Amino acid sequence: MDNSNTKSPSLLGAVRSASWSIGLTQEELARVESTVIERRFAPGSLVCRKGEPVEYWYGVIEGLLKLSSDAESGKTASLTGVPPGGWFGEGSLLKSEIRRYDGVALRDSRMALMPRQTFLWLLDHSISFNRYLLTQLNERLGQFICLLESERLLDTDARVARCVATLFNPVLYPGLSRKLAVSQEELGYLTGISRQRVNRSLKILQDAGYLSVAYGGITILNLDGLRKLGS
DNA sequence: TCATTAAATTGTT
DNA sequence: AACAATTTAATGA
Repeated sequence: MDNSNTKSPSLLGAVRSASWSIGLTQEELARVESTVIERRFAPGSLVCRKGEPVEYWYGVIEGLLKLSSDAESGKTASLTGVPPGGWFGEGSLLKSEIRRYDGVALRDSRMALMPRQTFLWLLDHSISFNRYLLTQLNERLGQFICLLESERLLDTDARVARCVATLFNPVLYPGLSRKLAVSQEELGYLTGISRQRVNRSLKILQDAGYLSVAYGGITILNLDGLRKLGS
């Protein structure tokens, strides 16, 4: 039905199809391809840890991540989910500071890791890469502003809507079809809402025509509508 | 290809 | 959190 027929993308395939690599020269692309590595992560394991030095720029080849920040009080704030095709960590790399959030694999995930050195080299050599980063940073900023609002002001259904809408962000996660294989339990982890409540919200959103729920995944029918629920 | 079984996910309380 | 119902995936004839 969904992308189960899709063969597992290779590391280099993921790099070449990434939107930031399209404008690179052969030389630049070659440098990226010779330094990027792949790593697997089991469900629940930490891809990157808050407080540690930032050594890589991360891309999701396959799987699903949650970026979250655990306060010392024990409260955990989920920042965003990252589906396949998403790259993150550029903010911390640019500022050369320690990482400010955890990256947790919600299921078996394959990650592409671009060394910091390569990332900075691209920054110095490729105009199109810089342009990509601008749009990426801008888009993410908009997401976080919406996130702040939704955490405080919106009801649970709208928070679920926002979470789903961010997963389908065409700028940050291009090439994603309107279908995404994400279980209701995983959405619960992403939103910090119980699976039961997510189930209820999804049904409401489905009845309202924004999306359709199916076994093991959802299909977006009205992305703009979902966004507006959160604004 | 089809039937059976196990595992994952959903729907409900 | 627990439970039943449903869907998928795996297995073997």
